Amino acid sequence: MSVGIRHDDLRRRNRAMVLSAVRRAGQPSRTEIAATTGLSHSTISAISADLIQEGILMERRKGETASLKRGRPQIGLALNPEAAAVVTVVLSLNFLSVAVIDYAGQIVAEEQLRLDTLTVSREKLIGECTAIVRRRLEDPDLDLGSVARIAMGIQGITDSHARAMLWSPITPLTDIPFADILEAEFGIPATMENDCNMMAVALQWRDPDRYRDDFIAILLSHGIGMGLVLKGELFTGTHSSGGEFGHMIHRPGGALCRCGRRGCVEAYAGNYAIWRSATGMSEDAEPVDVSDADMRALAAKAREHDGPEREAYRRAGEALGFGLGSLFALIDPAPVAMVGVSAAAFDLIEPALREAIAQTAGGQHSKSISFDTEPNELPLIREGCAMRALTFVDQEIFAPGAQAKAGASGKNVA
Amino acid sequence: MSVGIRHDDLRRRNRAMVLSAVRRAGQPSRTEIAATTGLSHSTISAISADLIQEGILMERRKGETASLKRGRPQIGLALNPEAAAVVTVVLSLNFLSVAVIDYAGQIVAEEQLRLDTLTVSREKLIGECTAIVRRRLEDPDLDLGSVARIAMGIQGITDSHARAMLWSPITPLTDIPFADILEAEFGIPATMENDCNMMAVALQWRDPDRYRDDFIAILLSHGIGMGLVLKGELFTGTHSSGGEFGHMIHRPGGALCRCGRRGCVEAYAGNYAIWRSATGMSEDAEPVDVSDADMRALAAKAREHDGPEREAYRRAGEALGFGLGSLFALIDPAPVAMVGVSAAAFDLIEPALREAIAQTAGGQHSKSISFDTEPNELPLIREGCAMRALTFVDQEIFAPGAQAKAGASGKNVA
DNA sequence: GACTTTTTTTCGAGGCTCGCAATAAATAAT
DNA sequence: ATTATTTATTGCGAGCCTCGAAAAAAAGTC
Repeated sequence: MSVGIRHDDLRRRNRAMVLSAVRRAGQPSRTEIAATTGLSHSTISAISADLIQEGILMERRKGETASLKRGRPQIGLALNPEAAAVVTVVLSLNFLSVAVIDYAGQIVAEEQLRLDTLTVSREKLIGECTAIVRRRLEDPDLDLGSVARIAMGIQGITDSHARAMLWSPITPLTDIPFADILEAEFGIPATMENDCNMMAVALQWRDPDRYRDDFIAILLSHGIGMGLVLKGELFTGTHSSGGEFGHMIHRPGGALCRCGRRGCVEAYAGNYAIWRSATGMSEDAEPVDVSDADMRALAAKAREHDGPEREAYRRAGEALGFGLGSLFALIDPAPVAMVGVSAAAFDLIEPALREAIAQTAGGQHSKSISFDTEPNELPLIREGCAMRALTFVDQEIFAPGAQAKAGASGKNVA
Repeated sequence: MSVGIRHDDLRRRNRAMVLSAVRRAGQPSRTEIAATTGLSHSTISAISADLIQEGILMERRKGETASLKRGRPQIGLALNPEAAAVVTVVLSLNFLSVAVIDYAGQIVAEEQLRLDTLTVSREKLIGECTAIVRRRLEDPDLDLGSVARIAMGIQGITDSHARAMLWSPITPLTDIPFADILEAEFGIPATMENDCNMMAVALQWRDPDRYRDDFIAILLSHGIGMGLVLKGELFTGTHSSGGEFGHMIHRPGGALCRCGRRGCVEAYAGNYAIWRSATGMSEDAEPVDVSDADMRALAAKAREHDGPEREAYRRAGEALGFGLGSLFALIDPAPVAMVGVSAAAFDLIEPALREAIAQTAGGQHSKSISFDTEPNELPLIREGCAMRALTFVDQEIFAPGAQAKAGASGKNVA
């Protein structure tokens, strides 16, 4: 069950702490690292000497900060971009996007292509994914460090081990073990991540002040998804990627949801649901795809004058509000980021949402709940995949010292 | 933020592992402990020698198992009951119960009294609680080891630091910092725990096969409460005790709940809600207290013939089912234990519950979701408090070696 | 009674972190 | 220009801790 701590774990963990501190802080000095980790200066000195000698970290004199303090100037430590690289693959509706990212987090190459995901065959989908990655990896213009990990993000349900896509709204195909496929193809460790979880990871890196320990990222798009961070950790279900906020029940037996059931939050707040309601279609009408442009036009019309369009957004807000209220009954209120095309229409959604939330158990502090919006989900998803892959690398490089890469043959510190 | 691992932490943690292994396994040999913790035999030997010498563990020849295996017989290690003691205080509707428990988990003394919690004054409530604890602690018949911790459990909302009762259905009083009060009164560290959380903790110890990593304990009584264990850890909200399952929204704007809002699960499934519905009262009728005997009579009538009583239980099942369905959308299905007086009527509730759950996202595996029932919540709550207090002691005794107790003056191992 | 088997203890080796002292590298003062 | 001051980093020895191998202990088996 629980495993004891061995002696060698100690150094491994502390190396991980140092790497994490550097990745988080950007260019901290040894002294700063000692302060944030609580380890002694000697220890930090020893560990960073190892890491530099192995080519994972590098010293960088802080050129800019010339003369602020009196004593010996601090030497900034930075991640060596060439220590490794990772690949991100983001598959979304009709769109496939790949990026190569160096160890310091900078994009060094990318490629995108359109692809009819709703009708594509299984073979073709897998083929396109591996081909695009192969093209980026074999680009002769690019002098890559060893690529250490691939992180793939997709809208839909993934299994809890981050190995396979179980179900996705962007394709009728199910149960594709992308992680295994990519690993077999390239011999590089890979994971299959849920898009909303990656959005949450990205927010944590982008704005650690606001998104630190507990927060929620909600995707308002064709479907409704959620990424949840609790106590600083990404929360996933016990079997699947979890957090199927969009399929919490808003009205038992209510409107038809894309998932085939009735009354889900998504059946009132997804793009298709807003469209269905705004155009006077029945709640039982089959969900249809609505383009982002159409949604923006709809929002514009709703802002223009009161009518069925505005009412549709109001109902979406109500569903989201009751869903959030039920969620807050379980986990207490937390900051929320609204992401995706309908986040741009959040002004139309917010009043009804707040009104609904105030009627729930979580609504006691409804005034203090704050919402942020970000209309474009793709960059967030890619960023999350990148950070996820990189932190995995951080925790593999230090493991048994070897196998990471870097020309370090002798382990003795000079 | 994140803190590095110091060298001295190592021994502390491994001591904790050994204690935890012994508490869990009952009477394991050193060899078994080495196997479960993954530490070497030498290490276990050294640590257990320390613990025995400090009076925390004791050797116990396994008298019963005379001749099974060939080699040197194993020596069982057991917790020394006299190493410490803890006190549990359980406050429930009109009832206050205290127990003293030795370090090995056996009850050595207890006292219970009736008390009109709905009308009692703040001073009197606090006074009764401290007085009953004092009587047990000062009992001259009892030769206690040093009492190392007090754990108090109460139905209602507690703060996330386990210090105070924020709100409870059993009294109109709010915000009583019981943990601080008990600490000030007795100079013994104390915590204030939520009853459903303690039920979950107790289940984890009672039946670790069924209730291990992920499960749910639901209290079906006057109110509806929940204790949630995820990934082996008790899940609490970020600010309060969390898991207010009873106040997830079942029907927006629906029946009046005891909390003053409308449409909560509890407003359909709490004792008062079942009663209200069975007796043909309006959904807007003020919640009233219903005795356990009345509820049992109601269940009997519902079993006898179809009618409003049976329909009331059906509606309760529906509310619970949709609530669980929404919950399962977030965390994936898990085993459920139904506790409390209405758990005895679970036969009346289950069909509608399963039907509702099957209509939700979590219902994909509704067949495999299994329910257990336990009509009596009090023993569970006390057991949970006891185990919580004892595991806290486990993690305080090893800390800086000293201050725990035990006559160990010299630290050198002979 | 000698041999096997299994458990537990002993002992030396190797690692890790820490505190303290020493060294390095800048600015401020004279 | 030189010395003093301040702050950052490194070196070194001490003290723990865990591990592996071997020894000791305590049974059963032949």
